[in-house]
Amino acid sequence: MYKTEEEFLKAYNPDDYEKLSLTTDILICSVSSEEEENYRKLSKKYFSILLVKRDNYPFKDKWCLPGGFVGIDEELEDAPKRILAAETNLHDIYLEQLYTYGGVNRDPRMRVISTSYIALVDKNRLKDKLADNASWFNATVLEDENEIHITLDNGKEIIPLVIKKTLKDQTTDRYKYTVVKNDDLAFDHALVIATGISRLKNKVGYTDIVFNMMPEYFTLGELQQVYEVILGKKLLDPAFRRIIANKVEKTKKVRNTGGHRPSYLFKYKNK
Amino acid sequence: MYKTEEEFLKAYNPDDYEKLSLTTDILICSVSSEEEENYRKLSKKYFSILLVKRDNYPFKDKWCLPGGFVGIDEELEDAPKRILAAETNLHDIYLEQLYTYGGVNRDPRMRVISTSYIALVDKNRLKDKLADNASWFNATVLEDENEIHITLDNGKEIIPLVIKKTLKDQTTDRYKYTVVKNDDLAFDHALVIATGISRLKNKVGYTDIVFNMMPEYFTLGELQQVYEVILGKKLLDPAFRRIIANKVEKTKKVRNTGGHRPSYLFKYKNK
DNA sequence: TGAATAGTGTCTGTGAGACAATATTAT
DNA sequence: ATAATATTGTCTCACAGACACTATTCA
Repeated sequence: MYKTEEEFLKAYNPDDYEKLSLTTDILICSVSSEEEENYRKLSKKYFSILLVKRDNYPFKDKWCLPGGFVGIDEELEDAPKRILAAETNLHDIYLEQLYTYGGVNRDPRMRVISTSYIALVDKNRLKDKLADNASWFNATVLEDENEIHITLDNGKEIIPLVIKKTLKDQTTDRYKYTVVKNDDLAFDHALVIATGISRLKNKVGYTDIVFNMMPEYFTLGELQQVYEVILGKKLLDPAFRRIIANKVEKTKKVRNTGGHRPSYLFKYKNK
Repeated sequence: MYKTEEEFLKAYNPDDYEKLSLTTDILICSVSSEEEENYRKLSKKYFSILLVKRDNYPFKDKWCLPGGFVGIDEELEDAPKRILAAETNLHDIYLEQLYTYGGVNRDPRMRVISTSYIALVDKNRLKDKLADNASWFNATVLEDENEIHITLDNGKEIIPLVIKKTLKDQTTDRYKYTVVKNDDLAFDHALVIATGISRLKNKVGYTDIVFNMMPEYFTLGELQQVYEVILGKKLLDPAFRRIIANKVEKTKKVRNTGGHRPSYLFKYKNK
């Protein structure tokens, strides 16, 4: 143990440390609808994330999360905001820091630290066409004690991911994630996706975070569908309505989408 | 919006970005006991954190969190582990990434990004004397709608901190913290402390995280005291015992510390 | 004996899970 | 009429808050 700070500082002199590069990766999440041929049924919903195809080495032709370098004079949070704006043309998007990854060999070119963020978007707001190399992938998540299976599907390509969970810490049920199968994603982005989805799943239970993915007006059925695709399970109607009762405000508008009882539209209620 | 990745990459060429320095700061938390002169009473407990006095510029003679630079060939998580080991001589300490701070002017010398960690220690395990420049400060936290008041006290110095909370995001009750009063702490460490304490307070409710600060054997009264100093409020005995009932295991050992009924010792129960 | 902590019993209210029942629409 | 969704009612069970009560020790 170092008895003085002088000793300590001497041992870990800043000059001993080369500088490194900092990037940011953003897990942009939304909910997609699929057209339904049965006029009675509601359109099916999917949890979806935005990926970009790399056209440069390293990981050429692999998919990755939108991201980029953080400028030397740029606030850390401004980098994901800038990239989000470039990718979606939107500025007021929910953004939350996820985790900072600092593995020595994350990037084959050089030492790169990456601070990842999660962003939630209402897809209806995205009027502009996506860039040619960008694509929304529907994500299906199956999780058990030991593994997380994520299937990403954009209609043309299917990307299967398997992440192994090993108990890292007894007291908080924290897991260490290890990517077991990943042939199509660049860097450690499979890890970021697993971490982000698991954080989102968790936060859905005790916050109003989903409303960041909702349009201004929505039916309770639609809202419930969004909860369901994120949580990956069906919810009981009465219980769901009790939980969200004081988070939403009923309007006089009505949505009538087919051969069933019409539904009132609701708004998120600001306290 | 960039229509091609080529365009995108061109605009954000890595070569445009200077490299920067990465440091790590660790909020080391524990619980301190104060001797009690009344032979009947239990020793009073305090939530406490470890600070180090800087003897170099910048912020010479200010207190700060233990920390240091991350080596170019060092795994990100290894840096806080290394510093913890240097500071405490212990290796198996609970460590969790808190948040990455990247303000442009965090450090007056140069651009430094800092990834902060929180560590929980059982103080009884610290047999070695602390370094001369290090000191445990008892922390008292008062929080209301708008502000967090933290008072740090090591018996010689009292450090008052005031952090303003402004609602950053309606949907998740996320706050932006702004340091309003801080005369004695270096860098943005007041922020790290506020963030860490608030994270800990939160996690205590839904994890077994406190057991990382407990010795192997403890009485339920002691355990309850630790919960109470972290949460900053008294708990009701029967309710507390119900909550922790299946987390602990009763042993045959007994602690007899004074003019009152002796108490059984318990252990943390691994599932 | 009294002050202090250890430990248990139990009532009450809240809230989630589960299931049942009613309402309304387009074809 | 029927299939589908919308919406509400209500029973039960688990559990946290609150308070009361008993047990045990040392000076």
